[in-house]
Amino acid sequence: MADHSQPVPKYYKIYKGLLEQIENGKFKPHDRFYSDTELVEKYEVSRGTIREAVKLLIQEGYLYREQGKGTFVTSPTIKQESDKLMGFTELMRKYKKEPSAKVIDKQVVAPPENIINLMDINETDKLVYLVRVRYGDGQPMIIERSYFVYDLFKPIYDMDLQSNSIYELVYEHTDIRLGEATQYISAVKAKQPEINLLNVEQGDPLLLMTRLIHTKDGGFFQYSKDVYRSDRINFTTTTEPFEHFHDDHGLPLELSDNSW
Amino acid sequence: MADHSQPVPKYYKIYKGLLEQIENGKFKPHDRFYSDTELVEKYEVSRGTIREAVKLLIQEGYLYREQGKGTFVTSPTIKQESDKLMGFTELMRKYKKEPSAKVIDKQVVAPPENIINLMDINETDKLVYLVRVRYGDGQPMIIERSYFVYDLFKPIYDMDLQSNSIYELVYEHTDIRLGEATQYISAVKAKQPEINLLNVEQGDPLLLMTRLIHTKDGGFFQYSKDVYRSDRINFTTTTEPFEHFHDDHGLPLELSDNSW
DNA sequence: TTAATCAACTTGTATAAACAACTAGACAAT
DNA sequence: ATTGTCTAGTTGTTTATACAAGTTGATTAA
Repeated sequence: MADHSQPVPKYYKIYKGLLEQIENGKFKPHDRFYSDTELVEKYEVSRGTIREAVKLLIQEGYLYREQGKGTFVTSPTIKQESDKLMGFTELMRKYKKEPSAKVIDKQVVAPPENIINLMDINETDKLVYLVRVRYGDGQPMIIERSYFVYDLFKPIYDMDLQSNSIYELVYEHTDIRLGEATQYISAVKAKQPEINLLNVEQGDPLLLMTRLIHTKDGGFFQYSKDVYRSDRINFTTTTEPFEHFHDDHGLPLELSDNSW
Repeated sequence: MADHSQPVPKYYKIYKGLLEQIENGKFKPHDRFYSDTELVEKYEVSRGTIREAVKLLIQEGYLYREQGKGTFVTSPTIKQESDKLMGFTELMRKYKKEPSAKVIDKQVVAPPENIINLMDINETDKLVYLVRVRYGDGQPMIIERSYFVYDLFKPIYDMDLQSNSIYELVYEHTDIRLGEATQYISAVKAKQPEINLLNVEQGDPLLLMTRLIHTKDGGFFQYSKDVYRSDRINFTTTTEPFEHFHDDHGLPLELSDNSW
């Protein structure tokens, strides 16, 4: 892999510095934050750079601005991970549990019928079929049953998939960059092999998450069916139903029939 | 209410103009988009203004940039509704089923212990307890068990809650504007009263969605536990896992351990 | 042919300056 | 007491300029 290291821009350093202050609890919920001018003087940069840094904090839900009034700190209860489903390691870290994994099955296979359609590949293309159980502090949490596009998975096929995140390996050892993931969540009854692998009772309710993961250039990377112990892991999402970027520039305001 | 109309900024007009071109199918998936310079000349504004407009299109998933290369149009199949869970009416519309609802219970109650903590209200405050079953083409889909803050719900208390969306009613008949919703998804076994109301078998797996809905000013509006027939409704989300604003600035790269 | 270099493009970051829009408080006039 | 006005401070938008960093293709040198 090439160098890839870029100089860290100023606005990003400033963002990190301000973020640390916020996360250390320096501000109470609706406290006044620094004004642009104050930050310009403190960091000795131009206002544009300051606004770039503050914009990041706003996008991540730490701050909000009110014209004429100032910049303020959000209520800390509502924020963070505002749109993405939490990842496994992230989840484990949050609850201070040690993540690990165990490979149950790994082989190169021909694509099953349903996946040919889903992933828009040829019958002659090869896939990697990988089954892993993921643990938090030794307790089984998730069974991952995945199909990867062989050509993309090849470089890491023989690496240590027990202790490493697949995505970490992909990022470090290939040029592949992952893109969007489409996810479906439903509920299923536990049966074999989940009963043994997850150590649950027959018929216990489990969460089934079906995922289709793309590469950044729009191709396919992975199709996966993951079964979660719903007594140990829930999904969390936060959404902002009526608050798109520019609702108040005189446009129709699409929002009325939202009913979740 | 005062005038409140702001002059529409240039970058917003430009954004609208470009968006229209994209949505009209002027570009194929990975087509080259206009360069900053081209747009500067076309619209006769500064580059900063152009970048502001293009940034909006990027944030909404229509475009992506690659340093040194150019700006490109995203694949149209993956985008839109990228982050929010689909609402019931939206869902029904999508599958061309007729949405309806039936009120099972409606009363003014004192706040239960657990909700006092969750919603940060006083013991003396009143809540509205509302239970509804929601149908698609006459088939039961969801049981909604909700607590609303009485003061906010009051204006629509006696209205027709069978055929209308609560949120629609709130939007039309009050000044309340809703804000963020935090949602937890887990799986449960069907028991009474779900068996009767949703017409399922004992022990069938159901999706349980717990929601806490805020008003735009940060107060609380609703706490709700919704049970979904998982054979009829799944949740769908789309996320962009590795594409935070600034992933490649040499930092620890928070993304690595993403493992969904 | 192959490799290295260069030139012309692209996007990314940063500066300095100015004005518009809005808010809150002080003050004066009614 | 209420109203209006002014002022200082805030965020919002826009301009013009400059250079850094990365890509691409053409040209040149080996």
